[in-house]
Amino acid sequence: MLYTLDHEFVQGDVMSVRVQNVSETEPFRSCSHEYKVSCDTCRLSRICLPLALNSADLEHLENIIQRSKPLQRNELLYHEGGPFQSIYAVRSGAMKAYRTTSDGREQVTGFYFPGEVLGMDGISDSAHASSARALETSAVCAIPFDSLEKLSALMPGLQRHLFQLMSREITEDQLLITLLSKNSADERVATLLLSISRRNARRHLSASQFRLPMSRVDIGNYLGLTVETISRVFSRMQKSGILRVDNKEIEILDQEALQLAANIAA
Amino acid sequence: MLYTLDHEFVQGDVMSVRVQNVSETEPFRSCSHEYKVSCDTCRLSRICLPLALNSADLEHLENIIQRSKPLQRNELLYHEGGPFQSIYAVRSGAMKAYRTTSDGREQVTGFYFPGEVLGMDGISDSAHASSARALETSAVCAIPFDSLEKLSALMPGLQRHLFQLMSREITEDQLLITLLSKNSADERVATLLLSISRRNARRHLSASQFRLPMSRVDIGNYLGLTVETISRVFSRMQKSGILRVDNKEIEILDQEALQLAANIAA
DNA sequence: TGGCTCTCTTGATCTGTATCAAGGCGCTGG
DNA sequence: CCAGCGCCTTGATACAGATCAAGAGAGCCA
Repeated sequence: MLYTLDHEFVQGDVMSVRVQNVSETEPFRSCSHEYKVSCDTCRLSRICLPLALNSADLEHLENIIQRSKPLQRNELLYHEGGPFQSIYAVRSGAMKAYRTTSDGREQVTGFYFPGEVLGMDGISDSAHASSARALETSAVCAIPFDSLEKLSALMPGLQRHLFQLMSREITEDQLLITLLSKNSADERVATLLLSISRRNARRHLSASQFRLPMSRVDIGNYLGLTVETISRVFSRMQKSGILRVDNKEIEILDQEALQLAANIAA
Repeated sequence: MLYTLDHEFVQGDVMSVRVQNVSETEPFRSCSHEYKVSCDTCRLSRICLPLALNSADLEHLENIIQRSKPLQRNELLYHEGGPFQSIYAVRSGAMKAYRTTSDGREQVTGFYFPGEVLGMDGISDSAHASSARALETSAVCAIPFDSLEKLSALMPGLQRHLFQLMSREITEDQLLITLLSKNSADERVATLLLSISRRNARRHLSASQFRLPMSRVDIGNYLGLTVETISRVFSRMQKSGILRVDNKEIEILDQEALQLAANIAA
């Protein structure tokens, strides 16, 4: 295994050779004070906001993006009702978004991994409709929305990309709605694991072996189930040879069986 | 009661005096062929897309909007996987959006009333991620998205409004997620009724008495419950004096109790 | 190194909603 | 006017997952 300061679980896959000069890890070398963002050298640029931009446009975007000191585990990025100023791209680590119900319980509405963008639910009321918290030490890029708005009026590609990003968020929420409404506990858990697996693969990490950044409570909360149920499903899937589960460490032993367990659903 | 061609259930509330010259009803006077849209005279303009526009900008918007012949009950507006070209504003009637799961079941993801916009989930893939169907005879305005995109690059107010519209859709999906994940059958039904009531009020219709445009099956499907459960909840609420239910005709007798029944939740 | 706390697991029991089954109501078309 | 078909209601029963309860690990700090 390569030496790395990256706190993420790094599998021995082919892409690990790149880890050494990857900007995803930078916040932990230099620190604390803000400095210029370089989307250009960020290995996430191919899946993140800059996706559709040429290098001239990219520079404009970089100029408005702010990167600040990493968030510690459990640290709040923004909170429900707080003033909306920016949307955020995850650089490293993992975030959860959640809203608090009137009776004080929490509903996790999404998990966000490096390259993914969160905070767009704050646009409509100029106030965040949910809260976001770091699941582990994480770095994020803040993108001030008013600048982004002005910029996207000038850059058709960026405007389109933003519309698509929001549209994708809607689509994904609808998938979760369907999952909650129609599927069994096993199907829900299987679907989440496959989603994480797919998102890992997109970042050139192992699709079959990873560390869950969130607790069982968070998973249950997200999937509309109790902790106990999550635990039982994991045990059952371990017993049937689909998974190897060691606390937060997950190995998918039988991808096909997992797909089968999920795909009565999505 | 005033004479009206409007097929909607028109209550004897104060605003009914306006019904006579309301464009919401027009599709049923003239017909079939497309003609120029006038957002200007549409009584929905204050809650619909034109919301934030000055009259010069409004004219540009009107020029790209298409209105075609009304949809009959059960007629499809667009379908999952079909090419995405436009988003749609409901002028009259009511629509449902739904997606079909891999095992062929349906998940209703939203109901749309006059003044509300649907179809935005198609932007990300240039293909609709859901289908939309008329719940009753309905008229819609089609807004070609490529024109809308170009226009909104030129009109900051329009761009912002679109972002807000999509953001609101995200927020509402999140509310549904929470509802499905955390609330009992009674809470879900109460919440839906209150939502419909509020949306009626916004259109200056009665908040306490209305006709449900959708079947019990659709309601159950939307709320993640079976028809039988919906029926039982209605019966229970009728027995306890919260509602008067006569098939699709609903009267909210005790607003406060209904709120109480719902608001353990949202 | 021990003790504390937080998270996870497993078992026993309970319950809300699904499922199965039957019948009623109301519209539609002959 | 009646027959037939959707849609809705109501009752009986079954079951998935919640709840309650008790431990077992794992991480953290003194």
